[in-house]
Amino acid sequence: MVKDRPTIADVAARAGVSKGSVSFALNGRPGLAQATVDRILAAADELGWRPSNRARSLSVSKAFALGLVITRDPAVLSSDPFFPAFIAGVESVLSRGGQALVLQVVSAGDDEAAGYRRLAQDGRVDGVFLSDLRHEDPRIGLLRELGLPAVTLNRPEGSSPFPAVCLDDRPGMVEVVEHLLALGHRRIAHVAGPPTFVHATARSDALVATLADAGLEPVGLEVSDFTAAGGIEATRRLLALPQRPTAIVYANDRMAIAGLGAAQRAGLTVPDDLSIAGFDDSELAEFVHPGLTTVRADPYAFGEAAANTLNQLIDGTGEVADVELPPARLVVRRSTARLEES
Amino acid sequence: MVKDRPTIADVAARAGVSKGSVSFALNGRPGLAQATVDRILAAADELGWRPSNRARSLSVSKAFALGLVITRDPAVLSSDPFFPAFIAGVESVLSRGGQALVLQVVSAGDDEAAGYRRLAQDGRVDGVFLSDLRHEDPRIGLLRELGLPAVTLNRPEGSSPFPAVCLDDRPGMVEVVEHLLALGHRRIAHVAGPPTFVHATARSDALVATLADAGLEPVGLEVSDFTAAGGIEATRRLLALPQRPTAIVYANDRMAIAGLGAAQRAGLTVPDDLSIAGFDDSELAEFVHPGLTTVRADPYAFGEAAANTLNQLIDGTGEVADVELPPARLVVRRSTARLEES
DNA sequence: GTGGCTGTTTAAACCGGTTTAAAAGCTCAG
DNA sequence: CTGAGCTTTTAAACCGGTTTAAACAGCCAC
Repeated sequence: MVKDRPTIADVAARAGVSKGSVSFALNGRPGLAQATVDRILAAADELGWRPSNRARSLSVSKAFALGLVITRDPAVLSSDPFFPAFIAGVESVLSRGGQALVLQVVSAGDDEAAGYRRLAQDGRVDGVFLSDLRHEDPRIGLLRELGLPAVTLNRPEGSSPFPAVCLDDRPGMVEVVEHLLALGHRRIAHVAGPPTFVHATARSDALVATLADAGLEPVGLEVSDFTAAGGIEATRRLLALPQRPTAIVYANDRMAIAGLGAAQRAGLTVPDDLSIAGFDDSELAEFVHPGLTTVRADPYAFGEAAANTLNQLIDGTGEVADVELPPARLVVRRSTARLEES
Repeated sequence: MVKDRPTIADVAARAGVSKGSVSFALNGRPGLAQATVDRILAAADELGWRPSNRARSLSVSKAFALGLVITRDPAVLSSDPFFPAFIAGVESVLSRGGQALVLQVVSAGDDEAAGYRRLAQDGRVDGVFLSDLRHEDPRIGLLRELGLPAVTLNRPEGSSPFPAVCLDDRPGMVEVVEHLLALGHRRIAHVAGPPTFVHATARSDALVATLADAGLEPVGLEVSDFTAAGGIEATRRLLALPQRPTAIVYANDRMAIAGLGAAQRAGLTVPDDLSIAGFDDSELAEFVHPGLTTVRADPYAFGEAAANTLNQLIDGTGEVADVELPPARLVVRRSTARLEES
């Protein structure tokens, strides 16, 4: 019923040559007469033959696929604006090249190492993306041990055997703080992400450093978890301070939008009573009321660059250079305003 | 340097048997003496042998992977609360079983059929999930033609050769409307999703039908696109009506939250001047101000059920029954309130 | 006519499993 | 002692490609 796919032997028979010649022709190996190559390619075309990935995988020991392990709570993951766009960028590279993306979602509680181990030992992928870098990230040692090529999203501290594709968050955070300072704010608070993550501390550190340059320090520094629920909690605590901050900078938009809700629920008007800034420029940032001042990066380009770099590494010709992408930039909207000292 | 993985031949040698016997032992085939099986398994264990996926793929013509093609604009996809949770549910099934999930993101503009064709012809996957069903969905015919097993998320209209895993949105929408009616609302408007999608029209139809049961019809019916930007636009038009609606029901949370922002920007107080309801119960729904009345489904369970059903279909033993999941249910928060006729 | 050289082509091994058909070993009846 | 009927085991083919080593063809020089 279902017509079997033609194999390389069918093509060889039709072109009147051996299997080996077909393979050579397809892979553009030298040593075949041009006329023969043409004949083979024509035969392949007529039969609609495409080499079997499985057979190729076995004989050349490659998976023709890249892997992404996302270690997050489904709930947390659920409204993360980064990954979908990042993945789309990766895909745009893989779909040329005929590669596939293997996704693995590991719940925060589960054994994350097992996820990478499975991808490696099953030979599912030729390399992986290492996202959400942590301090002293154990995955770097694990991947080296497994011999699985990888690319890190941003640079881990310490030495790493893997190339890094970097999109610096800090300039955006510096801009946020300078923007608030320029608006006259002096009592600025911060809701940070979990300090295990490199990007969370990078954002916090940039904020603190920029304030310090102005001779200030945060009037409140809440460590939260990037979730909306966490953002609400942190905001409540900040608003309960004896000296309320006049501006709160959040480490991501989800916490910021939730914080915006919390402030409004507490009877405050944003930005008149409180300025709020987020980070990510997620889709809703523009459309909540008031529109959220935030920081925009380009996760799609991040994905493209990471995929290209990982492929270079896998193809293994020479050293692979780190890639530096344009940094995240400030986007000013209505949630931040000049401080009216009442 | 990197020690080669042991192969089945190594195990056979160590156990003093042939490759075939090892294969039999591993797959629990009858016909081997128990003592031999034990010896083989012990040898495999000592060598830390795991059969190569690639070799198995080639010889049994299976990929041991399932595919999900997401046909959306990265921008639109970026804050969709459904897929991440759905994928996590799928993963929870696949990670037992040693299967992998191959993800493909196709931009709305691109050739979606090519995406499925690639997955099928490359033999990357043994089956796919068919999400975001459309009316007269061309993918059903395509997949049948490709001979690729599939499971549809919800039931397509017309006959389908594939089992369906269903999570009915309509009861939730009925509840929303009844909730609003009970609060005294009579001028109810709706912002629908693109009518090409089955789930979009299912929601709209349920709303219209429930209003009709009460002898009413929507005072405004805007067709939008599930994005925040679209939600804003639709809301503006509805609020500009000569007879403003007292309640707006949105086909998803993103449009609803954006609509909430638009209403507030227009100087309205929600829910005093306008009640608003969403659909999805996305993470932010609870935390915006006021908290969004919405409808909650369980995309994680949806993913689990879909993966199990697809695997049953692939293993091909007998007919596979459709699965009916608990329907989406109303979640009441502060964005809807009793109509105060002023 | 033979040897050497280059340019083409092929047969066969290989990747690491699964599967089939046949062989080997054993028990027991006749 | 033979052979039928089991159970257990194995050798070899197979999946569909890639790759290596060898064969082959054509040409020229000697």
